[in-house]
Amino acid sequence: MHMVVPLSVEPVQITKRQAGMENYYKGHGRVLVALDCIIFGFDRKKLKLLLIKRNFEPQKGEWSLMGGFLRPHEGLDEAASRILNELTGLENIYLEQLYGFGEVDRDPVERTISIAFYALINTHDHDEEIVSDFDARWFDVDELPDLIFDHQKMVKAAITRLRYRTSLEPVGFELLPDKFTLPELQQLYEAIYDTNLDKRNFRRRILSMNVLEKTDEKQKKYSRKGAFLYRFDQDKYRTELSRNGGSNLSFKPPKV
Amino acid sequence: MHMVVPLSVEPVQITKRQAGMENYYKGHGRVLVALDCIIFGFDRKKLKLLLIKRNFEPQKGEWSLMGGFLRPHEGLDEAASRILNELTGLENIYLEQLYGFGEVDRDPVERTISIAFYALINTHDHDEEIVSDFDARWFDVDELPDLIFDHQKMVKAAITRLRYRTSLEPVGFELLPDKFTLPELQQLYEAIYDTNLDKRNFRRRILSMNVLEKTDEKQKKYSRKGAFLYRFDQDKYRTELSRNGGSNLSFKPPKV
DNA sequence: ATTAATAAGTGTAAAAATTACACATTTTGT
DNA sequence: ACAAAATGTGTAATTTTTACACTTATTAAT
Repeated sequence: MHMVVPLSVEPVQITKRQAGMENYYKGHGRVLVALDCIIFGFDRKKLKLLLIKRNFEPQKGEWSLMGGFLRPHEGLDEAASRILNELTGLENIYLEQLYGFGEVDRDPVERTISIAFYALINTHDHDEEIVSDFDARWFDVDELPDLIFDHQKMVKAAITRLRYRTSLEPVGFELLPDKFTLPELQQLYEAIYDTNLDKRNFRRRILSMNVLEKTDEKQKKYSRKGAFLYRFDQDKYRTELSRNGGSNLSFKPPKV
Repeated sequence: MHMVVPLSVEPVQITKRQAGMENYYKGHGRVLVALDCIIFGFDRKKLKLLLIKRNFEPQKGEWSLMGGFLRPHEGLDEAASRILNELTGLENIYLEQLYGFGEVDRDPVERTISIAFYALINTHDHDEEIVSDFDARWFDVDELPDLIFDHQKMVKAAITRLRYRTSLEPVGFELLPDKFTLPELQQLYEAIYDTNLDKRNFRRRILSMNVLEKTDEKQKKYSRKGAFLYRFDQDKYRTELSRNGGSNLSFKPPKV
């Protein structure tokens, strides 16, 4: 039914194979490898993306993800965090590899594949500095400008991944300041999943995970009554993880 | 607290930036891009991986994932399915990009990044043909030989991903023949999650997803009584997906 | 023809998780 | 003192998940 090893389709390979393949590495094209970062932030209301105005050709002046090229002596993660650092000045940022984009024509100048990463940054503690030196701007994820190349596709994939990830692991905190209130956390989840959550059910679920530590400080900036500040507690998290293999730690947003 | 755009760290970039970056693409290293396939199969009992004896230097003769290099006029997916086809002769195989591996020293010959893919193939309908021409062999996932480079890491990531994926989407069927029995399906899930499942609960859950069509044929090869054959029904799946956003379709393996 | 062996197939009750839902509290500005 | 605004709390109904044991169909052996 199916062909057994379609030799005829692969003349180049076969030659090498038959020749003993002593130098299989030679004769293969090298390509440019880019890294692009989808940088998420959160401003207490909306999920945001940090974009820059591209300052070189082609498509100079258009909005783009922060990107750069892989250097010979850098690992992929290393390169991505260098690039992120170039834009934001930040270090030790949550950064996860997203996907490799490699359509032949994705970059009009030259064959380039791009490994996309996404980053979660806490804009509260940094706010202005980040944007200072570059022509960069925060956009609401649902009001993005046109982006160059396949960056729109990257963003879409990143949002999907962020939903997955935050539904299975407590990484949302990376988008919040060290101390945050439960209403803030809820708004974050609402922004990520683009839905509304019931206050009481949300609190019960989050608190039952046993990974938050309540402080006795109150955040009074945004309400008269004030809301208690909580902190994500790595140790509690690790304890819970080992207690039950992580199954209690997933946050499934309720059905519509 | 944090540095604002650390210009000093980036002499090369800066020069280009200040020079206007007219030719930003020049002066960046091109690297070899490999593709490696983690090929999953299932033999009614155990989850399997298809490995080949590497037939070129370095580490010729050692076990390896099926891999190859990206060609200038191929997209990543295209290249991965070509490579998969070279080994198995199969087409239209479930193939998903897994992760980009890019440690500087992962390949001793030359800087190479590898985009790993994983494939799910139905070994029942093909069994012998697949292994015929290459020095390839099926291994139990829990009895793998040593692998070259970082292939062990790739396999580990692939298993994790397979668990994720099968817990959220009905892709397990790709590892089974077109028609399969519920005990077979259960054994597959048990193999993937390395756990034991209760027969009654398993059947209830799977059937309640409403994506299986029962045929009136019985599979009698493996039991005296015989078990009814089922088929995965794409249309039913799509119907269910739109009915409830997929939330009923996830298969969460029970806690130990 | 009876019997033993083997895997397929089925139901129910208890426990846990999820959902829906409404009012009281604290504080500030007027 | 009172209006406004956001925080914070409890309970009952429903759904989902879990635990658990016997019957059925068939074949091979006697």
